[in-house]
Amino acid sequence: MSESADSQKRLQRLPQYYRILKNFVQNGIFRCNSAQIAAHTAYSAVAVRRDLQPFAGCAKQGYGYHVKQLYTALGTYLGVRDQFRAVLVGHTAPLALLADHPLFSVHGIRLCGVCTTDDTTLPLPKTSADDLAQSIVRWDASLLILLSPLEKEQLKSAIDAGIVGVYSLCEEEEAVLDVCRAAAIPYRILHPMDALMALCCECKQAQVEQ
Amino acid sequence: MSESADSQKRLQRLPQYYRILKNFVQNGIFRCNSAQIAAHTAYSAVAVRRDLQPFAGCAKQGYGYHVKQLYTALGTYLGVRDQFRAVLVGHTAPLALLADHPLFSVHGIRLCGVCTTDDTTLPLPKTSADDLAQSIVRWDASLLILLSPLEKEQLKSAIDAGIVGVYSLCEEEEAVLDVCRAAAIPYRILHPMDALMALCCECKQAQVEQ
DNA sequence: TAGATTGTTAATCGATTAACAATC
DNA sequence: TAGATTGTTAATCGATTAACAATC
Repeated sequence: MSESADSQKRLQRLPQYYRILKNFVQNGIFRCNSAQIAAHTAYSAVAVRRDLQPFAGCAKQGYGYHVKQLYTALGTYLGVRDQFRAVLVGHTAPLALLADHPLFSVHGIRLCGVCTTDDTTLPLPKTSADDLAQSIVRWDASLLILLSPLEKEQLKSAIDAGIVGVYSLCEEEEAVLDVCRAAAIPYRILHPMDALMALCCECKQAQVEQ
Repeated sequence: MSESADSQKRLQRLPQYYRILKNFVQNGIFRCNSAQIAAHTAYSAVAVRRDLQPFAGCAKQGYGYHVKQLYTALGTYLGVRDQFRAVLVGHTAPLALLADHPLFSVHGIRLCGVCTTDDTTLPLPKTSADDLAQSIVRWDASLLILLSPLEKEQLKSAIDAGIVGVYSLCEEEEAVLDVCRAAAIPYRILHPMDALMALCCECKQAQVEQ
């Protein structure tokens, strides 16, 4: 279980294994092999074994993985018991949806406030973009979850105020890229709708080929 | 602008260029170079040039790209004028949110129905999982957007009924993987929350290192 | 002609796969 | 001992980068 230099791609696969193992635990399965895990993913059994190498303590040759041990070890490694405190930035409707996501009750993130101009009925303290940095200090927040973009300066102040990681679902990514890189803090920028457009393009090509 | 075998990674970057060019068009910028595009992304100018190679007709050496031409060509290639008809599957609240996303009014996807057990006020025809296949035929739908999982059999019937591409935000991915691979239709499975967990893990590691 | 920029080729890098060794 | 399975190394593959050629 000793730490190894996780490449970002590998790290991205670990939460998926974690979810699969959680299902195994819930279904009373206490033992599994790499092929059984791989069956729930787009990866091969060899890839799973290599990814889980840092958790070799939970595996035995000729036997497979000890589900519960591995689940616990993965959870610890991923920090699901660390309760990172996060501020949501954006409009109320998407925020409410995200706030209801099981992740926030189960997987180690605690929402501590929202930053929005809307009226909100969310049971969370509220702030504005101008007061964001102060609120981050007051709430002791360490994560920023962006559904609406922030200006570079606002982002810089947020990081100065204690933000250590940024997660963004905004289309505009330049500010996050520039500021987070300069500050050398981890970030993730997702474009779910771009993936949908790429899918359409592939569907179109598939139709033409026929 | 001749078609080239787009790798999936490359294809995934095109919608992003498309959005950036849309901004250029809206801001009255009619000319740009690869470095200016790259500045809004996590990629290099060389990567941008190579990705845009199939659209060489919109570029001139020593000059750069003709923004409007490139925007139009990319849009055509991506199929934004093809108006794919899509069915949303899942619970009302997330569906309503997704249905409001600008993508569905602007970027070439037309929602034609929802599949949910909830009461819904969405101004769209409604069906149940059992009647999904029939509804797909009736609505002439070609895309499935999953916010809740379907059973393998339901998915198979949906594809038989005319679905040519599947987009999933569900945690369970085995059914989509198995059925879409077997049917050889394009699909995308996204796990936005896994990315958030991976981010937390990275933040944790960064803190330990200090 | 000089400067700017795309286009292209070769080199590098990293990730995945395949084969098999080690071990329970 | 035999079978199952992880662990590991070498080979392959693909994507990215760097250098520079071509051209406007």
